Amino acid sequence: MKEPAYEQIQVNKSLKAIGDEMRTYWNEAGIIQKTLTTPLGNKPFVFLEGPPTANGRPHVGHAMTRTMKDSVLRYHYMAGYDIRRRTGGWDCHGLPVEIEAEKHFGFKTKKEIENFGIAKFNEYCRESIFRYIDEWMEADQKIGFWVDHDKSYVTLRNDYIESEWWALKSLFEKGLLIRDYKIVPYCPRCETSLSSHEVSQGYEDVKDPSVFVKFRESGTENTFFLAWTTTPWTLPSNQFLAVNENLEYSLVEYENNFYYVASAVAEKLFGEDVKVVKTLSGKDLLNRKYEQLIPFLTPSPNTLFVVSGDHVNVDEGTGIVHTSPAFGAEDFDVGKRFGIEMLNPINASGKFDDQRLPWNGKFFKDADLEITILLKKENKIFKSEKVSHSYPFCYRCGTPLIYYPLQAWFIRVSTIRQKLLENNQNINWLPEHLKEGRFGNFLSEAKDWSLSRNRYWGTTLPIWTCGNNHMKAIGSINELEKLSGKKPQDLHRPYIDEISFKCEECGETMHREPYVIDTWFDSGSATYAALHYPFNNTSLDSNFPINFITEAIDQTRGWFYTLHVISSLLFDRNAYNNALSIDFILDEQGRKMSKSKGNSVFALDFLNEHGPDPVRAFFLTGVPWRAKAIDKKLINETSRKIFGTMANIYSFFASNANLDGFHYEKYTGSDNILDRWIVSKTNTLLKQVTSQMESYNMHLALRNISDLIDDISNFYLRLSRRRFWSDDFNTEKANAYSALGYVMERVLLMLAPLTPFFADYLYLKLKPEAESVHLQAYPEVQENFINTELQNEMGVAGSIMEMVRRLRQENSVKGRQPVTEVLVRAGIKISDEILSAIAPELNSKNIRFIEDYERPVTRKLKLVLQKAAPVLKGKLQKVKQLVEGDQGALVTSLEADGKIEVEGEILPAEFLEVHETPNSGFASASDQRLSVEVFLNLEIDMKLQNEGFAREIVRRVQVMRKELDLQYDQKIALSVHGDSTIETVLSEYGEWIQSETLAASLKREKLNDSREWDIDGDKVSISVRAI
RNA sequence: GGGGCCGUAGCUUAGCAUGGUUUGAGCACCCGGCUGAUAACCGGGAGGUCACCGGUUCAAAUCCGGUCGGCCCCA
Repeated sequence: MKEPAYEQIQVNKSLKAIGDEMRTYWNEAGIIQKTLTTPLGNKPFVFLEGPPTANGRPHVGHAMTRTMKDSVLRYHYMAGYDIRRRTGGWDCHGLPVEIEAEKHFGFKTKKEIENFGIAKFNEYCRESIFRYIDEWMEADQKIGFWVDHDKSYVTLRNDYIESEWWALKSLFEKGLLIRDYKIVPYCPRCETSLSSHEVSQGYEDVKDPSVFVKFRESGTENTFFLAWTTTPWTLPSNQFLAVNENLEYSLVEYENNFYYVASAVAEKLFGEDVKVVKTLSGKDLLNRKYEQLIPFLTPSPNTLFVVSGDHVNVDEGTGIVHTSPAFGAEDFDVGKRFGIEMLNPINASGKFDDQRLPWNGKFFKDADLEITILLKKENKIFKSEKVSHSYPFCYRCGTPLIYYPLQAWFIRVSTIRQKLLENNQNINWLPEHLKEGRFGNFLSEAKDWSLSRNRYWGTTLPIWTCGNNHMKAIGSINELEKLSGKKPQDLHRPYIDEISFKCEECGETMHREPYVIDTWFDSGSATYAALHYPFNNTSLDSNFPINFITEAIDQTRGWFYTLHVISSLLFDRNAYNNALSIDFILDEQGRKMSKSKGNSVFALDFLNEHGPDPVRAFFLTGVPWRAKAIDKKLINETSRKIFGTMANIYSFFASNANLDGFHYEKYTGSDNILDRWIVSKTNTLLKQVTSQMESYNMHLALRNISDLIDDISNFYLRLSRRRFWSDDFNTEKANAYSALGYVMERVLLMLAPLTPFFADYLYLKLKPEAESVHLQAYPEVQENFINTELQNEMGVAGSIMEMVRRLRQENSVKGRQPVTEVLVRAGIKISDEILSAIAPELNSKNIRFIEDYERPVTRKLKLVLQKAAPVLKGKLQKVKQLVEGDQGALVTSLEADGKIEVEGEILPAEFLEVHETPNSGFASASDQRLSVEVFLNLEIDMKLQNEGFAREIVRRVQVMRKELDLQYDQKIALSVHGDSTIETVLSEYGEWIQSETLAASLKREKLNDSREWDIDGDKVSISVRAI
């Protein structure tokens, strides 16, 4: 007995258990460290991790982006790339963190934070951001995300912040970082402004009042400008009405009043029989005065008249826009134009703060109703209703935002739009449409970046100012130390706020502008700040630009955007060359996951339920940039198809190879057509898969591999099985093993980047001497093994097999019943080798290729009555008889001449149809795609019948062997008993039955352990005993 | 209001860029078969107005225009 070389596996071992086993092995054997430190080649490949904040739990979407990142990294490692920046990264600052801290302490206002102490507050923030770091690490371990977490970049480190200071200083000096007084989106609860990309995270559909308000024209009794607004709370601060000079306006008479509105909306507002008194242009309305709508606030000089505004249109409202300069960007511009003093009764907390107002102290939005009621009472409302529209809310705390005038720091991104677009041209986007679509559009409208935040926990804005408004940007710790004489230990607030120095221009003391900056500037700076550039004294070249990044689709406005903007600003080029955007994972009902719905699935739960590889395979199924609902059936099906089949292929290989003492080394070639075919097919596919991996189309690669596995199992192995069963170990058999080993090895290498746990698990069984599949080079395509012609022929052979099976079924001829002959008519000739390979499946004594004329069909003509009848009229019946009774001569002459002559009538081809029927005794089927036609001879004589019967007996014996759980090579004593038919079969095929069933003896008697079988009505007793 | 993506069988989908036989799979269902790796497999059946309308063309799931529906983004 030979030592079994190959470990027998438990075919249905759970993939979760395999995951656990491999994870432990990798950690113990230091495999991960090896891939991180020892590249297989030196082609550079630069990666960059999009940094999450670890103050929340990783969910299933994070698992997906990590799967994509990891597959790309593993592939590039195997393909001989030296991967740079294969590290994690953590985003640490920002509003989200502060809000968690506020909740923890129960703070509601900034004052409470300041009383508590910024130092202590920030200390808590620093701790809280890594609250779930353990869970992140565990999830990364479990999904198999191999990056160097020890070298992760962390945005709160002084190094990181110092690099940002360097960047901000250079922007300041280029005039791209400026202080301005502007209307900004502002969260009154967080008391800070937000950037446009933060705002865009928080739009929600809400119902708001929609009121049409009557502004009385000065000096008239009942003439009004009709304006529309969804923010009644801004009406007390109304200072202008805006019209578009280029629009036409109408004066409408309605219920004894007169109203000015844009002509385009008159019908909509006043009905079809609207009474237009006169029309005039917007220009004519300019400078007309009107009375203050709500009296409490004292009007500023030079206000309350009609002004011009290009932003005015008739899409919504009346064409006359209520303007309060304190609460809208365009309104603000109008105010600026006339240099007026703004009416702003709302304080920094978003509350009315003016004793004269009856609703003083109310939150701005809460005053809507009261103001509407007041206006109604005073008959100043033409119409009021509710309208559903989208309104921005603070993306972290959910408070409605207010557009509010504030001094803030801006990066003038709008000035470099052209550059942003140019640099975008160098990026390969997946999916492609993002380039000119969502991302490109966003770039072409890029807004100035509102960078400063009136908050505490963040990268500090490194700009100092003095009482004379001189400004100084600091670009490094050294520079600050030189100026102030103090070396800062921590670049965060409040420590940095304490450092001051003398103004170089006027000698006054300079203090830092009290802001921190948008946390998106942090993550967007990862390209250089993660390396502590430029202080690290090396050039960026070998680490920049990034070859590949991937994140979820929301990051087109987030990280993808800030990386791109900052890189364009600082380095004048794109930050990354390939960007893969992933759509969200939906819950099982296809709904978006959200905290509020409570339907989020956490990464660890998902991984623990299914195991890592099924989860990864699921993420890699279908295009990643289309939303995908969690589908447990699909997960099971996919993993059964890929891993179940692969495990079985191995198991088959192992059990047979162990019997023969075969050990796979390599494949050098084989005479066998099936071997050559599967090896060719594998290489063809490898070529495709390689290019799909290179182009980040991992989902296509996995589908292809999955198809190949199916071919190996259901075509190659099915047809090759017998070769593995021969008694002696010969070259033929060795070739079969080598081919199968080769194919398995390559499949596992291809699977390795995608489903790393299972791939390595099986790879190490196949190659016990190896350390890990993940330390192997990605296989090279062996062109010399590719034989396209052979692949095509095999395709035809497969089609023939299918058709024969179908014909057998349709004609109730069992697969086990041998038939006399199969005739094939095909466009391409199939080699005899292939024919003999598929012959056992066809189970036919004879397989023959035939020419067109040999086809066993009878062709008959039929008249197309619809066409022929009107022409033939009375002769119809006679002609019909002659045509349809014809034995073939007419068909021949039709094909020769394109017409026939019957009864003196010329019948053109269009009058006739050729019908073919297989000759009696034949059945036919055809595959039009490959243009193959098959004829099955259905005549079965006694001899064939007996042979079929013998096979039936063999089959029964095999079932019994299996039930006895015998070893493959276990010899048996066989006894078969039955009627005279059985007797005949046994005497004719007894020896063959013995060899098929490994029976040392065959007796013709019924024993006490015999089992009764019914074979198509014949009773047979069979006994099987191990010997 | 503007932009993007999507719509193919009950479900998941391939095909669409470059128009060309009868839109191809898988799951589930029914019938039959095969099986000395298989929880697997094979054949068949049923199930499609390729969302709808129109146009281009000899020919449209595919190209063009529009409509409807779903999702997302912007204002």
